[in-house]
Amino acid sequence: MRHWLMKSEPDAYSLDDLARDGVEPWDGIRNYQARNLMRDEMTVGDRVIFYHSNAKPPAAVGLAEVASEAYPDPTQFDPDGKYFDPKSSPDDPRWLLVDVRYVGHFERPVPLPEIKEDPALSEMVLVQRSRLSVQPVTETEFDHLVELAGGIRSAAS
DNA sequence: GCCAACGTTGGC
DNA sequence: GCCAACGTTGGC
Repeated sequence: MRHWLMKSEPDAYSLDDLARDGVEPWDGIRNYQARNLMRDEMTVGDRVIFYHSNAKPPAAVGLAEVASEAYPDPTQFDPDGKYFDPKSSPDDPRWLLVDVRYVGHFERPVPLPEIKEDPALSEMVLVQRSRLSVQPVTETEFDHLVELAGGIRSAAS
């Protein structure tokens, strides 16, 4: 069982949206490192910290979990969609995704500045290398962050 | 809106 | 295979 952090811009898809939808295919990932993590490292049931990027402030806002094995991202085959990849084909798909299921909102979102100043979280990929949108989190970091957040409440706001 | 970091593309 | 140009991410 591993732990992850996945980013989303709340204007595009927020934790509230996931709470409403329940389960959502995490489409549109076009970074090989992120893809490889989803394809090779994720297991159904892995816990995921849901992070709002490009928010004011950016913050870890809740929890989700991996809800499927990796499978081809259908948006890469849609010529009219913004995630279309002309170099990919259904025979040899380039981009994979996993489904993500809502778990809960944090009692208190943890803003990025607070994450950055916490010595226990200084090694997080989020702090060290902020651009990766799907990233591994150690169990220690995960537990610490959930504790900072005061745990989760199950209902969406 | 700016721009640093950094990943990808493509000419050679 | 190198590397310059370019595009994207995402904090500020």
